[in-house]
Amino acid sequence: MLEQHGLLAGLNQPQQEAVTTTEGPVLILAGPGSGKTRVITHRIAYLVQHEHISPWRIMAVTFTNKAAREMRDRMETLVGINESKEMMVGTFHAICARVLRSEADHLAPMGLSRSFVIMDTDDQQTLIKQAIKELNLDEKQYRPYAMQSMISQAKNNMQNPDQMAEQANKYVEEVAARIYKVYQKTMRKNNSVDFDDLIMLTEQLWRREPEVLKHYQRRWHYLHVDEFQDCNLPQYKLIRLLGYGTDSEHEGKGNVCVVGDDDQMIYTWRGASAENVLRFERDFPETRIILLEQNYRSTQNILDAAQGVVKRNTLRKNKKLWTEQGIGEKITVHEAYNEEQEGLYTAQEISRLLARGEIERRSDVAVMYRTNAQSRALEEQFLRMNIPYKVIGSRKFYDRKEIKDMLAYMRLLANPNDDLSLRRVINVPNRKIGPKTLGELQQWADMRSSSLYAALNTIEDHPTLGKAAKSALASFHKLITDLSGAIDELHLPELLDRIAERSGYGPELRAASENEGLDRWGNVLELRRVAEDYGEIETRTAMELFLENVALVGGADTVQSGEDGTLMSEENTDAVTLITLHAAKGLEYPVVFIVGMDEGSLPHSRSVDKPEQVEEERRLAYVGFTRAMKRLYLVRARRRSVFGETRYTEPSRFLEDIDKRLIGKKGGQSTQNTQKSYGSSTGYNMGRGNSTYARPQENWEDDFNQDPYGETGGRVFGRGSGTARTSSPSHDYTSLPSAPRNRNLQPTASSFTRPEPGKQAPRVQRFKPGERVRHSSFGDGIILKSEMEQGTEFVEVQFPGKTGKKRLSLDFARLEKI
DNA sequence: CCGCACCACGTTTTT
DNA sequence: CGTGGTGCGG
Repeated sequence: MLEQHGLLAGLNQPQQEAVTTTEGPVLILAGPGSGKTRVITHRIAYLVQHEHISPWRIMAVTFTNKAAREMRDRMETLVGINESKEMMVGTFHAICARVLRSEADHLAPMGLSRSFVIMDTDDQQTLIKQAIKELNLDEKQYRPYAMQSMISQAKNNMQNPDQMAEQANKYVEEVAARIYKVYQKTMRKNNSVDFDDLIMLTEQLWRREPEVLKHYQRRWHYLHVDEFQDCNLPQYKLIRLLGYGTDSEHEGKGNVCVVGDDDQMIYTWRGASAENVLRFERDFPETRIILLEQNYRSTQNILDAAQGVVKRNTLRKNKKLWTEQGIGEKITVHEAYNEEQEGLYTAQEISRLLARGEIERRSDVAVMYRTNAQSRALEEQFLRMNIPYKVIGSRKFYDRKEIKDMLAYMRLLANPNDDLSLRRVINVPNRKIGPKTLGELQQWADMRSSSLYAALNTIEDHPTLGKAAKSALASFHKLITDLSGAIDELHLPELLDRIAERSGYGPELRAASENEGLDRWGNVLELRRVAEDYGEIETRTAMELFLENVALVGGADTVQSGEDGTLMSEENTDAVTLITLHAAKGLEYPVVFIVGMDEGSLPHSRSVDKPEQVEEERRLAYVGFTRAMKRLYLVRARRRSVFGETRYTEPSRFLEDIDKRLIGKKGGQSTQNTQKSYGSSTGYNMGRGNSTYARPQENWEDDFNQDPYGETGGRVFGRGSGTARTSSPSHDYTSLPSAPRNRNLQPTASSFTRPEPGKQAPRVQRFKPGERVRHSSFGDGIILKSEMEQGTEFVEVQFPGKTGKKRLSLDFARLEKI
């Protein structure tokens, strides 16, 4: 029997087994919310405390930086800070970067030096375009984006350019292979690698240099891989190499613990493959398989809804999630009138949940969507409703020109061979070095097969360049040389300052007349603030870490909040989370809204006609649903603008896969049981009840059935009694905004135009400028302005002291006339 | 050589 | 709608 241990307390049987099975290969199939992370962390703690394994022998690979950080945090509390510092915890990419940098000797044959740069997607794009030009190909015919993804695919199949060309089935693939070759060559010339290279090169290194591999095998005895279902082939091979066993006697018996869930495989487009699970079982025949099916996160209703969607997939191991947490609230399905209303509904509903005390903090709520672009409509409504929010995972900050420019300067300093960065900044700010001069310089460099920076050294000898051009180039050269010298004198933040000042970029930004320049300078300062985290370390190292962090972490951990897009630390503010479904994996929230439950959004339009991809979209929905602990809202918009054009949408097919009994009815008999907290007094949510289940939509909430003015002016339009309404398509909509009278009719364009203010339903504007009001927390104030927007009154109030001016929505603010 | 204005075009997910 | 590329004028 297992020896009892404090770390096992509170773990169920399979979890305990997973924790204590430390020797040999283990495959843990873990459903969402099954305590997977807990199992991994406890397992590691068990290894350290119970088995007395040195922490530095332990490696844990996660899929995102965020997950890595969380695991490290948990380890710190479980086994202590010092111990956890010794463990290798990180993403594949981060770990590989680390390995490669410490194997400088072996990098040289690959054409790289220790200080190689990791290119972001934009840089890759630029290089691909360059390659296309170099090969005299047509960008229209061979789209850089497509080429890049084909190249990445080849890399995921572990093909070099020649192998790719050999195995090409189509002509485009042949062309892509040619681009691949040039791309790779340029990249090496720049002493840089892309994301795929990090993995591929490490795999190659280990495969080709047994001694190097042995070194790492001897170091890491206990491997853990989280989100194993998302591994691609090179990543799998990496794990296999490392964990297979150090001698023939132990082959296939390494201590490799992989944890995954095939239902959450959402990265097949990045080369993830379910085959890895099969490969694992084949390569490690003695694998112990452990199933974690008990869910500790969600209610049964949520689990059932999620499983309903994913059940229709063909290739999956049948798991049955269960929970002891009870049925819980029903799923709320809401059909909004358009995108704006979708956002507005979400924002209002969140306010209501808060107002009714169903949730304590805004951070209890996440709003999820399929594509990043969908966050915008939400942001607009959140801003209007004064609901603080944070957008996770948008790279916007690092995509800004001034940030990229500053980073390019740093990359150039870290790595003078980085022609790409040099090209980026050589004329920023304007130094009168245009394409023509740059072309000459490039030729000059090509002739001596040196980097652009090195070519600057001898630019005086250039035969044709004019005097002015030469002096411009020479002074740029001096700038970079001087800045390089400064690395030894200054810490990273100060180095950034110096770059900004000496390059003239800072002064230029500050001098810009419009606010825009100041904003951009503000962004540079923001970047400096991030750099301050590296202020204590030796500058060269700091620079490398900083750049690596920016490249690998990028926006993933950075959070953009509000419209200004400034970075903020994630923890501090109480804000609603806006996040893509992909990025939400591994997270959980008491309340989850999934917006865009339409055909074309989820499943995405690019997937709808490809069965395999629809399966992936199902898994994506599954991931989203199972993030919810207590309440799940599925929201859709009947019409949506695509490229500015308005399109009508069909409800997502996934909605039909949810058992109707799981969906909360609005109105109807069961109102008081299931929707108690959304009481009927406001008339909100009091849509048409439902007596037939012929169409799943019938019992959805619907904008057309709501009274958006419920509380405004204390008026309730004719339906607030709480009396159940039975389904009747010919509802009286006369008091609602100009919505179509009958939603079963194909609406004409005109019936869908934005309601004009004058035509809107009557409502009462309660406040006029100059009136005095009292607010429960802000105190007494004076109305500055009052306006109606979409049927809601918004007032601007001047409060005393530091509260100052506030814009409030009367839907939520309790204002009293005094 | 640079900056601006106009036009055409393409739209997933992330390390 | 937003970006990116092209072409023209200064």
